[in-house]
Amino acid sequence: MQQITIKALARELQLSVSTISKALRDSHEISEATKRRVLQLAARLDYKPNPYASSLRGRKSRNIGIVIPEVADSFFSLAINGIAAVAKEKGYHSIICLTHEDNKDEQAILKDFQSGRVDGVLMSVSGTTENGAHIRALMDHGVPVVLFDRVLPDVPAPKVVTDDAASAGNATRLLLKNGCRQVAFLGLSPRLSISADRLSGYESALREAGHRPLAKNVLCCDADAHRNLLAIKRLLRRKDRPDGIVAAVEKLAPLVYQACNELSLRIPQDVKVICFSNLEIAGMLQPSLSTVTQPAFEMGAKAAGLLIKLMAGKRVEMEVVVGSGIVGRGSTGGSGKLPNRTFPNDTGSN
Amino acid sequence: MQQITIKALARELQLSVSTISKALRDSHEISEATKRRVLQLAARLDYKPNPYASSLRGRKSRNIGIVIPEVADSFFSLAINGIAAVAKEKGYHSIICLTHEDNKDEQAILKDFQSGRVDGVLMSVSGTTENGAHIRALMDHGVPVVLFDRVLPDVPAPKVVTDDAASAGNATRLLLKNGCRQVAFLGLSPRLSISADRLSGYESALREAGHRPLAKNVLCCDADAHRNLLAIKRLLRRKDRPDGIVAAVEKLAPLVYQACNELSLRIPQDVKVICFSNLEIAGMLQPSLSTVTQPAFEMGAKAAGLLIKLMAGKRVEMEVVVGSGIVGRGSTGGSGKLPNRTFPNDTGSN
DNA sequence: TCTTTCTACGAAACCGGTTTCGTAAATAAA
DNA sequence: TTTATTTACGAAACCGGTTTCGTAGAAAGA
Repeated sequence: MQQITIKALARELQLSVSTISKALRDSHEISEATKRRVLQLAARLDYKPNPYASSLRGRKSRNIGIVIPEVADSFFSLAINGIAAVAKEKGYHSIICLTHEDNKDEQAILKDFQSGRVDGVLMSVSGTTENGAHIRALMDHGVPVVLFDRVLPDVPAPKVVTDDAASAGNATRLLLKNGCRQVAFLGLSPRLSISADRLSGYESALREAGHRPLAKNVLCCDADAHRNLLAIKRLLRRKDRPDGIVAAVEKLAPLVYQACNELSLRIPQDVKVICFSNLEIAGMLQPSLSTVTQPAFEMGAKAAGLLIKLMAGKRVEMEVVVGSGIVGRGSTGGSGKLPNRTFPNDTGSN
Repeated sequence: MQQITIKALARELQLSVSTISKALRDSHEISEATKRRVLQLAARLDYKPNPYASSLRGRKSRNIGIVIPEVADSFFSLAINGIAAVAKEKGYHSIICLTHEDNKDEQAILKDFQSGRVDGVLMSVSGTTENGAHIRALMDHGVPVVLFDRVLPDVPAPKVVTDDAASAGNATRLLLKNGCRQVAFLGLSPRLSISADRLSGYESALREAGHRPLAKNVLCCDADAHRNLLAIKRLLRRKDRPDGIVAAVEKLAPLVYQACNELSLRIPQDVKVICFSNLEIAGMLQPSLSTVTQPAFEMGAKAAGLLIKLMAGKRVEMEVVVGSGIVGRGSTGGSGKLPNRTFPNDTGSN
């Protein structure tokens, strides 16, 4: 239990704690001979400096907070890897906090972060978050924040997003091209940028094709899978039911499949489906799922890079847009089995 | 940037820092009137105590470390939720660290944890870990550890596991029952308990049915998906190729599907497949995937509960076994479309 | 030789809480 | 009324590092 402290090293070597500290930090004030002795003993005793003591004195934690709705989502798990890779390289630890799509949890986490626990925060807001007051409050306390993917318009923080509107438009156009007459849109809270932007891309594509966007074809889902399933089934039981679905978040795809299954609707014959998703196994679903695939790892890495600059006091671009790609597979019908991949339309500014 | 410290509160209220601290911690030494004043001001200024200062003085961090191979795995993401739920309730923060199945990363993380960063560790070891020396080293430094799912025999820490051998045996028997003549087993490193135990369950089931377990039908995979895919294809290209596959970890399922697809082998007609997995969308794969499903959330919660007891200095049971269930679906052929679910054979000792 | 400049180290303050201990004033017991 | 006890608070030590500042002795310059 008794940790090996710097004091123990000092006693052992008959040196002062300040000398040990300086030696460990390779200060020029310490002779090479002494440094060697200190380093050797530290290695032998497997000494690890207490991070809390360092944080306290240095007034920085070398921790970054990652605040996301959940981890069981391939976009977020890939983004985490991107973030962690950059953070680790720069000597930062990542603290992952999950909101479970609950704004109350999100607020509590950001409140906690006012304590100085982290030097900066990367976040993707929850589906129940109405505005960015809690994020601004954190920023007012001097904690830099970078938003990625799910951003909010009223937060003056740098943002890393994909070309949501364009991608949703492309997805919608693919469905229309493949014969859909009535395309529905499944999103989350319209307060979320990804919902709003993807919705507007969907609407533009409809208008462009001479269709009128209809409110009844737009469904706002939430974190309750069961309720979402019921809503989707209600949508698909309508007499004038949609024959195409653009789903804006990954977790909705299985629900659409399940709903179709339970209602004996065939994909893609009766309903064509495309979903924003990074699922590796999209191609092995029944039928294989067409997706809008985001560069999740790169977005995480980019966001982490921005945050690190920000924490160093540098100025950074306020919006980075990276392109997503569409992978057409079985669920959108069309040209057959081969995936017709469109390349990311890279409108990025990095 | 300037955090609100306890000193600021003291100055504002013309009290000493010790009085503020005691008031905030509801000490009996402080009058109700003073407590009220302090609490009010703290609330008004949105004061949050610096966790590092508290940790330093109290010599405990109220953090628990979660060390797992990856997060893009439904077992682990569910387990995290179970852990976090319990931890949060007990006032602990969770620090998630990913090893990416790399023993070097795992060692580095545990080394870091010797610093006092966490009060206890929950872990599921990486696929490249050969032994538990690094875990024992951490424990020798007084940090309690609880292993879950992927455990090692040579670590004297409490373990939370499923009935791996029994479940793998059941999975194998299901394949045999459905007509397989030659069942292969895909695992990770045989050093891992889950690989070894599941393998032995598979072998027992084979012997029980009068088959001889063959080394050529056992494949040890690793973290390299491409290499794994090649190995699986090699297995399935053999003249006497297996007609059944038991896959011991979730990430192998898509690879088996892909290999069959590329080799034009039909599931379940040519090859029947069952996999240890918690994937929600297993039922929507092409064909739907039969699974051995573990109670991931409960395992995480149970492990966290044990760790918390351990950190409180209590003694706990050294091994908790919880049952897994088999969900038979399309990939194992057999009785048709309806999933034939076996209930978890609960041999748990909790 | 005497002064100046390094070199190499130690003492002590500091980060922001927590806790022990001491104490003045108020209250209770003798 | 005197003594004992309780109440309510402040001073200071402490956690384990980091950093500033001071200085003895050696080396270099005058």
